Amino acid sequence: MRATASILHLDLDAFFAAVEQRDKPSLRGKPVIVGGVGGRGVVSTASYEARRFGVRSAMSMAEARSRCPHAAVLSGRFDAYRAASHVVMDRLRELSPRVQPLSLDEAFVDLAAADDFDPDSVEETVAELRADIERLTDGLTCSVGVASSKFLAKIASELNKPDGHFIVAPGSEQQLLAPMRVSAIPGVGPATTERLRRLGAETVEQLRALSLDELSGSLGNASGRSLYQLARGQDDREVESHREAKSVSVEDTFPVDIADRGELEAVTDALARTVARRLRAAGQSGRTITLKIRRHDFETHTRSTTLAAPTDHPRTITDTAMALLRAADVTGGLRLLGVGVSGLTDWVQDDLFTPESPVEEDPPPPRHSLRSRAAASWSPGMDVHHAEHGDGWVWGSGLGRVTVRFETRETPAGPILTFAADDPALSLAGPAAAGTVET
DNA sequence: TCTGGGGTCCTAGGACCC
DNA sequence: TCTGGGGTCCTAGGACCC
Repeated sequence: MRATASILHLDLDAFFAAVEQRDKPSLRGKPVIVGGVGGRGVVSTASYEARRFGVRSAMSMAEARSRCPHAAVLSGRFDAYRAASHVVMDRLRELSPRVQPLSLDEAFVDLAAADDFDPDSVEETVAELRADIERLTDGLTCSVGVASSKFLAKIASELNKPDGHFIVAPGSEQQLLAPMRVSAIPGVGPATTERLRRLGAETVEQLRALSLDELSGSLGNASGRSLYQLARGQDDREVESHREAKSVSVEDTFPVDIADRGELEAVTDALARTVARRLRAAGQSGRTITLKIRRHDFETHTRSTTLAAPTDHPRTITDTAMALLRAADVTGGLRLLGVGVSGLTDWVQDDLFTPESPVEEDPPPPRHSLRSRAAASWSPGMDVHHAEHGDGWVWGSGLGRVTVRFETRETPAGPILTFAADDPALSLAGPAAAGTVET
């Protein structure tokens, strides 16, 4: 904990939904839900209009739709989110070289790491930052907290959300925290909240009455100690601008459970190749291969094996994952399969040392051209272009047809037209059109 | 209303070594 | 023949976050 409020936390408001409303004029001011649109989808982000109906992140889409039947439900455009995030992170790096992104929409900044940091001008710095972000991103708003530690900065950014900020005056931390519910502390979820309730602590003030031993006994050493300190506003964690990834994984929940081993093997193979591709793209390799399965009844298991040396070879990862799958019980069918690699190093095994398994050309990856599968891949929210009508987005599709709303960020709300799903005049637009979409 | 996908960190038990 | 303690690595699962 520092003597000055010099750690900043920024959170973009309802980020994915806000980008959609920015780019789709007819959705501004309306409930928008971004997430999985299939039968087993969940909500990723809900606009504030949708939140008023009780729609929340991580809620099943079925429930979200029933709570807010008139919401626009979109599957998400991650290229657009990445682009907006990039603009924001770049602006944060103008504040200080020490920026730690936590996700596309969240970051810490160590203001004191800047040469010209002036603790007396934090208020102006934050006001300029928020105005700049809104301008640079064409209208996205954010919430900002500044405090003497990461923990308090994050708490503070919640206090005037959305589109607000809160600066915690040094010395006022304890008073600020005391009345808060324990669940306001990042890392305290439902399970911990329940354990603390049994110990008699529902607020931070009550949490402070518990001894270190009581907390460690109930929550384990690490969590107990951490919570004991956070309750007292103590947090020495640094803003880390260079964090190395520790694992890479891919998983897929199927529209319907799969019981057939042949099908499961095909999925495992595809997942393993995707992981290998990502690993290689990141210039990394790993020693531990993990297969994740989720049964029809949601029971979830992982099985892993650790190799003698790190690998990024598709063959090795596939073979290992496949062996794990063969040893797994799949009776009753699986709803999810996943493949992950951990124990990463940026050291990549030199091919000279493995002459017995020469690097094959990457087998044709399971990527599919969106155009060639157009009829199956028009998902709600996608950017499209029509030769005659111009730019728009997919409003809905099915039964061999696709409905498009013709409007963009710069136009007023536009008309809706329906086409055959394989209409040659219709094509993908935006960054996604250049490549393939991760499935 | 029926539970995504990508991660991180922690714990506990067993194997193994000294 | 019985019994040590410490350290490291591996595996599996759980809680949590966005």
